[in-house]
Amino acid sequence: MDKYNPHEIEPKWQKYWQETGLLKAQEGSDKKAYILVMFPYPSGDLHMGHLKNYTMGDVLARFRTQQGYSVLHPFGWDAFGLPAENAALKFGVSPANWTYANIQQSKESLNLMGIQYDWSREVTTCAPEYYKWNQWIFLKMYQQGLVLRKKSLVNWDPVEQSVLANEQVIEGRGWRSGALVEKRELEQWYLKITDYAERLLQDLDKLPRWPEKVKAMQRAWIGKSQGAEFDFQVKGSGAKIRVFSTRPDTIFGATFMVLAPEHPLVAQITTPEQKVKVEAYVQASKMKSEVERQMEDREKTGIFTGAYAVNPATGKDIPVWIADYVLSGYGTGAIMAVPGQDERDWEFAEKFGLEIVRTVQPPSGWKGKAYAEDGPAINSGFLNGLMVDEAKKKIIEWMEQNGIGQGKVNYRLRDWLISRQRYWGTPIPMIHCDHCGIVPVPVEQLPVVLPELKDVEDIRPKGKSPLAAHPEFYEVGCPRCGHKARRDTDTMDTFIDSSWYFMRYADAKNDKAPFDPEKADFWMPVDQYIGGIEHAILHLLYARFFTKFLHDQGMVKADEPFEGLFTQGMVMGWSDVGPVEIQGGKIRFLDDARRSKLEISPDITVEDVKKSGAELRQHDDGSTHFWKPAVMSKSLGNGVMVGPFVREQGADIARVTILFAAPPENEMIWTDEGVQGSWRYLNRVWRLISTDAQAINTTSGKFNSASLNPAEKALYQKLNQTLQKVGSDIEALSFNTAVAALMELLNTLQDYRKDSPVSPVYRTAVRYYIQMLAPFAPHIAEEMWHWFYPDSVFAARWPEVDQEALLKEEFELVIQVSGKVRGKATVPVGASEEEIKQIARSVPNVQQHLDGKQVVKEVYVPGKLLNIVVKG
RNA sequence: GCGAGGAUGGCGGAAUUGGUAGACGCGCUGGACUUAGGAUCCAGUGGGGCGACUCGUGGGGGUUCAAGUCCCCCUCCUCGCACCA
Repeated sequence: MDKYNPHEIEPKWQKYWQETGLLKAQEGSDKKAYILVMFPYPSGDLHMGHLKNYTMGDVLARFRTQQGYSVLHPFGWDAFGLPAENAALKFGVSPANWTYANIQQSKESLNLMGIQYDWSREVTTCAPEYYKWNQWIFLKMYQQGLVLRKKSLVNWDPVEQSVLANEQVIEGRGWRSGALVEKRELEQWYLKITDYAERLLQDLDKLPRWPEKVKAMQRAWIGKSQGAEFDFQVKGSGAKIRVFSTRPDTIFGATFMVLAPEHPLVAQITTPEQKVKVEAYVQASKMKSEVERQMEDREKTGIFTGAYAVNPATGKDIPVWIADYVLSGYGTGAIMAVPGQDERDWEFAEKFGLEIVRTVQPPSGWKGKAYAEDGPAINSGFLNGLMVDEAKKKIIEWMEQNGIGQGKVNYRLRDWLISRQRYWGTPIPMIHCDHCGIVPVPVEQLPVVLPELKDVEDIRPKGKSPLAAHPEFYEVGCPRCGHKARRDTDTMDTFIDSSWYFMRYADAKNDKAPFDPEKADFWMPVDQYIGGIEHAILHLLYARFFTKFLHDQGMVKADEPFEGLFTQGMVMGWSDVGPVEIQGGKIRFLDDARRSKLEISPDITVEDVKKSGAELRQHDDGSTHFWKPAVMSKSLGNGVMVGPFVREQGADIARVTILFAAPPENEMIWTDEGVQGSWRYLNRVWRLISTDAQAINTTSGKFNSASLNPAEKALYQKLNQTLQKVGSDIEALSFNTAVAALMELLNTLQDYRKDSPVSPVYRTAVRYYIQMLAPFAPHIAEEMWHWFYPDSVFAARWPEVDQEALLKEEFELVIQVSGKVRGKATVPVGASEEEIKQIARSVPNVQQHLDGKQVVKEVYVPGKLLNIVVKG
C-alpha cells in the first residue's frame, strides 16, 4: 500500500461527497439535528482562526449523519456591511462585486478543508431575494406596532458616519470602528425590542445548554429592576419631577433631587440667578463623550438649579440639582437623592454640603457611610420599624393611594435603533409623504431594491445616507395618495439580516414567504449553534427577539432560536513583534508601533518574557526578535492560511490539529509541533491499517464475543469503551478528549498486532476505528473505508456499543493502607468482600505495612479499592 | 465594586457519584534500526532519594477511611458589566 498522501486522497473524496450529495439536508427522519455555525462576513481568504468553528460544526454534522439523523448543516454570508463599502472605495470595485468575489474565495477554503455544507440552501444577505424578507418582516412589525420613529439623542459614530444601536457601543466606542461615539439628536427608526424585555429575560431560564456567562451578560444588558415611579412637585411652578427608584422605602431620606443635564425640565425650573451657571454646566456635559464622563475619576460634579421640590413624604422643601452622574437615558432621567442609603448620593451630599438623613438603621458599629443593606426603617414616619421589603410594599401602597406614583418595573434595555446612514444595506421600505405622513411600501412592491451606484464615490459616507443623493431612488409616488413622495433613504442595521437567517435556511429558495412554517418547524430550533462570544449580546439578543416575534405571528413554533449554544475559543498564531535590543535585562523594541499593537508593555524585561507566554528568538540575520502568540488576523499577518496549508500538509491534518490542541472553548495556539503531532498520528493510523489491508479483507468480521481469547477480549473491551467515549465526547463537543481516546485505541491496536494475528475482532476494531475517525479526519477515513467497503463511511451506521463487552471479568484492586496506595492485585469481579480482604493481605507490600499494627477499619469500594485503616 | 469562569508536570491538557493525580499529545533524555524518512521503533520522563519511601493539583484551615473534586477563609488570573438610582 502507498504512503499516506493527503494530496491524492483529499480532492478525490471532496468531489465524491459533492457528487453523492452527502450532507444534503432532507426532512423526514424521526431524529433531526440542526447544526449551525454563525455565518461570517465574506472576507476572502480564510485562515485557521476562521476555520475552527466550521470544523467543529462539520464534526457534529458528520457524526449525526452517521447516526442516521436528518441533518441540516447550512452556510451563508452576512454580506451587507461596511467592509464592502470600504473596500469598494479603496479599490474602486462595486461592493457587490467585491462581496461575491470574496464569497467565491471563502467557499474554496471551506471546500479545501473538507467541510461539507448543503450549498443548495446557501443564503447571501445582500441578495434582493433575501433582503426582500427583511423588508417584509419589518413591515409585519410595523403592522404590529413594533416599529416606531422617534427623535432622540442617539449614538453617532464619526468614522462610520452613521448612527449605532446601544448594543453596538462598547465602552463609549463604536463596536467596529473603535471611534468615540458622539451624541446627536436625530429622528430615526426603532424596533420595540423593549416590548419583549420580560420574555427575553425570563426565557433565558429555558436555555440550559447556553453558557452561563452569555446568559449572565444578557440578563445584565436587559437590566430589570423593580421599584416605583413617582412625582415630586416643584415649588412655585406647576411642574412635577418624576423619578424612578428601586428604594422607594427611603423616600423620607430624600434630601435633594438630581436631574440629568439633558432633562427637559432643567430650563424651565432653573431660577434666573442660577441660569448662567446651569447653562454652562449643561453645555459642558454636552461636549463630553461618554468615555470622558467616566474618566474623570468619577469625582461628582453638579450645579444647584435654584429650584426646590417638595418631598411628598416629609413635606419638606428639598433643593433640585443637576449632575451628570444621573443619566438621561435611564429611568426618568431624574432621581430623588437619598444619601443615607446610596453611596453616590452620599458622595454628592458630602461634596456640596447637603443634608444627610438615615432612614435605615445600620448595624451597630457600622463605620461605612451610606448603608444600602437591609435593616429597620428609622426617621420614616409610618414606615418606622419595617424591614426594607415590608417598607417598600407599604410606601408603594401609600403612593398609589395618594396619587403620587406607583410600583414600576424598569429595564435598561433600550429600543433597537435600526436606521443607518450607509449604502450597503437593506433599504427601509417606508415612504414619507407630505400629505399622508409615513406610508409603508405595499408588500406586493417588495423588494425595494438597493440601486447599484455606478460611481464608487457615490457611496462614500457623508453624514447622511448616500441614497439621499439619488432622486432616481427616492423620488416615488405615495402609495396612498399618489402625490410625489420620498422614500426613506436610510438602510437597515445589518444585524437585522442575521436575526432570522437561520430560519431561512429551512426554506432558502422560497419566493412567497420568508420560509414555510412547516419546514421551519421541522428544523427549528437550532440544536447546536457555534460561534464567537463577541455576539453574546448583539446578534444573540436580536435573534431571540426576531424569533419570538415570528413565533407570535404564528410563523414558527420555536420561541427560542438556539437550543444549544457553544462559544469557541480563538485561534492564536505566533507573531513576530519585530527585532529587539537587550540591555541589562531590559528589552527595547525597534518597531514600537507593532509592540503597542500587540499590547506588550514597553517596560517588559527578559525575565518576564517567558511568564507572559512570549519568546525571544534568534533570527538568521543575527538579530533577536520578540515573538508572542496573538489572535490570528489579517492585520497582524499571523494567520495560517487555509490554501497554502492544505496544499503543503493536508486538510485532515489541519482538522486534527485544531480539534486536539485544546478544549474547544479555550483559545488554542497553532504551532508547528501540533501539526507535526497530527501528521504522526494520522500516519500511524494509515500504516497500521494499510499494512494489514489484505489480511483484513480476507478475514470475516463475524465472531462470537463469548469465545474470544484473552487478548481479543481485552481489545474488544477497549474498542467498546472507546466507542462509548468518542460518542459521548462528540455530543459534549469535547473533541480533544475524543481524539485522545482514538489515539489510545490506536496504541491498543498496535500493541495487539505485535503478538496477535488479524482476526475477526480485529477486523471489527478496524471498521469501528475508521468510523470513529471519520467525523474528525473524513478524507483519510473515507479512503481507508473504501479498501474494505464499497459505500461511503458516512452511509454506514454508527456502531452500537456492546454493553456486555464493557463488563469486566476482573479488575485491578487498589489496596490502600490508611489511605495510601500500598499495592494492587488483579481480582475477579465476582469476588466477595472476604475474598478481597484476603487477597489484599497476601500482597507482600501490604503485609509489611500491616505488620505489627492494629486494623481499625476496612473500607471496600466494590470494583475499585480496599482501604485498610490501621493504628499504632 | 458587581457578575461569570479559572489556577493541575517544561507546554497544551486528562481525571463519573469524593476512590491509583498527571490519560492523550507536544517537548526532552537514552537506545535501536537505517531502504536518511516529514523517518520509524523501543525505554524513560512531576519533585526529592541509590533505595524502601517521601512530597506533590495557587495558599491556609476543615470534613472524611479517602479530597484536584466537598465546606470555610485568602491570593492571583481571564472575561463581562460598571455613577443604571
